[in-house]
Amino acid sequence: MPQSRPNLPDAIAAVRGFNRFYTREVGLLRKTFLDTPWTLGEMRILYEIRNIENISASDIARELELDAAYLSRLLARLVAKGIVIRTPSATDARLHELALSDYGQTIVNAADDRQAALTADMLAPLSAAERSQLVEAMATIETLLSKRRASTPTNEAGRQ
Amino acid sequence: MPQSRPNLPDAIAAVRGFNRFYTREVGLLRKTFLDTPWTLGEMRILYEIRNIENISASDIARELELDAAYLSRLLARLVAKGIVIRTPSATDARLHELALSDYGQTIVNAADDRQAALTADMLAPLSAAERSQLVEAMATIETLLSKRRASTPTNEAGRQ
DNA sequence: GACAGTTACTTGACAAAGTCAAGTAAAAGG
DNA sequence: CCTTTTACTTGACTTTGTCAAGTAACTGTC
Repeated sequence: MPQSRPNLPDAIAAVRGFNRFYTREVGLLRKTFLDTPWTLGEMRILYEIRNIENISASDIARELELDAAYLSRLLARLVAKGIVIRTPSATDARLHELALSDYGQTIVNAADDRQAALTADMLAPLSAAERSQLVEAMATIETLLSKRRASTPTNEAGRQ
Repeated sequence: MPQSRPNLPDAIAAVRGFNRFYTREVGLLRKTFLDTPWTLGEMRILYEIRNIENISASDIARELELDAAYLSRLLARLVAKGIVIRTPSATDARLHELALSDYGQTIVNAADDRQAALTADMLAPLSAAERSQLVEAMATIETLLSKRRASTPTNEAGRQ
């Protein structure tokens, strides 16, 4: 059982330890993509397109912090493969609205299913009570760390 | 407050949501390296060398799942820059023992300090009680998810 | 309604990161 | 011994990501 009131240095060490732990966890999930012909980069774009209707390339670039040039080529490839459909915007001739083709939908759905299955594997050995504990702990972390965002606009200036 | 007994699908969704959330969090920490001349890959190697005395290149390759060719070149660069010291093993002429030079130590220490500072920033807006809650939640997650490893040897076969 | 500035994208030229195959030299296991 | 494995290196390559420059369209603003 954890001690009750860690001092700051101990808390920092604990958080960093957790970061390492969880990075490995998530790393395992990322390997989902390893047995498909699609890269993580492509999938992130596909998810973005699925989630936001008529998203534009520049929206994606902003959201995923991708270079516009790189993204342009990635999208061209996805369009060429028939995964993404690009239609000129009716209201702004500079931009194109992006959407998933049916094929694209099935790809994203399949990836989704694989991720969900892996996550289910991860939860399988836990009892219902433990599962609930896990979910609650995650919610706690999310709440506490989101608090920061709200209160301090820290370190957004980290790049020059 | 979270509901008390999420069913499996809800738990899966919650875990995946947390994964997304935490990936972004850790992503911010990774930007630590953005204002230094060292890449994440190099730093991971440096940490590995610091943590395990007289580690060999093949140990690192195994541990970090790096290609031997790639690692060989990375190490050559780190040696050339005077960050890593490579000495032929006394007991096995095939391998070289790796260690950090003083310069290498200062680099890793500086990276460490920056990471700790960023983590401190992240904890700053929390009260002592909240910090303790956070650390406890992290410990809970680690315990529950480690349970899996112990009990099921799942999905290690994911690559062909 | 012209024209300065910005935005959306594309293209070319590169650099960095990572992979694959083949080779050398040493060690390990018969 | 001598076959196999291990540790590493080198060369050739692909993938991934970046930078700079350019075109076309939109957005002020005077």
